[in-house]
Amino acid sequence: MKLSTRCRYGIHAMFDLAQNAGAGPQTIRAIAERQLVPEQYLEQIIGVLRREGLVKSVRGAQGGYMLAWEPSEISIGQLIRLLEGPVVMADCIVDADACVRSGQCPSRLVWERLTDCINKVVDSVTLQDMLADQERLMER
Amino acid sequence: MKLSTRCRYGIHAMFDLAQNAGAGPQTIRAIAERQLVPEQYLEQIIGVLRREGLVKSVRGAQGGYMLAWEPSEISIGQLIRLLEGPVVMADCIVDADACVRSGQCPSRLVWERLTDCINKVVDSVTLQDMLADQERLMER
DNA sequence: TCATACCCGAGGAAACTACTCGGGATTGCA
DNA sequence: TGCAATCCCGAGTAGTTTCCTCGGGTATGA
Repeated sequence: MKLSTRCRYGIHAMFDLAQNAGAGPQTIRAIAERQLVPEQYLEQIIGVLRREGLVKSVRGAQGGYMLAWEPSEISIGQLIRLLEGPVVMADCIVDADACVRSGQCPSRLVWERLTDCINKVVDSVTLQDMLADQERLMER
Repeated sequence: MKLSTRCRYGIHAMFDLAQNAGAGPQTIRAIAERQLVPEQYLEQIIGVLRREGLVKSVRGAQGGYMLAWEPSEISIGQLIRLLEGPVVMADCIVDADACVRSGQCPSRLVWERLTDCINKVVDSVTLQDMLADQERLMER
């Protein structure tokens, strides 16, 4: 029940882009250094986010990456689902055929409740919220 | 973000024991057949639960396993933590040294909220609750 | 034109998962 | 007393996933 580092790296990178929104395109190298993430691995991760339309890239010299949306429009839930796969406790939640019992399995109810709860939390937090949290932390 | 089959098998086995509480010790073979779980794998899983004191075993012929507590005293959260490891989204939640930033990392707040939410849900459901759910499902 | 970036597929070591195997230790019962 | 039924346990293993690295291609600003 832990997030993969791949997913955490991705979220850190997106937070970094949110912090530097408006400061022009950010290079992989710069993000990697600030966020302490292996450069080439980050390249791979951010590639996923680009293909899904969450970040824009500028190729060539002076190129780099930027958020494709406002920080308030990007939720942690979106990022987790992209980088970690669907947030689901057991296959039977999405695919009724995955379990022979499906209809009459009592643990299914638990998984459903849990899945709902997790999705509600992660979808309610945006990059904007994290920026605000960050400011509050810095004040002290 | 999916539970391992190991964990699901363990929960199914415990639910099986709850259903058969009072019917004498249940053999690995019987549980495995009812719950559609590989026998030798289940043996391994139930061994963990025994060492942690959640099930009692009776050795020798006519032996088997029984719950060590009432179904109402065993929560899904306990089982998940035993079989899946601590329910924690990032190491920094349990171990401050795991992350250099720790104090000033904004994603930490998200992980904390999420961890709390998940634990609250899984700790609020006991085997007894699952038995009740099961009965309601059977009525239809 | 060239240095600076993004872009991309392949590969690989390490860890983890989901098992199986073989054999030992206990115990009820004929 | 012996034997079959059970639990008990460590080791092994095939397959998958994770977390990376490598090497080279492509676009672009100066």
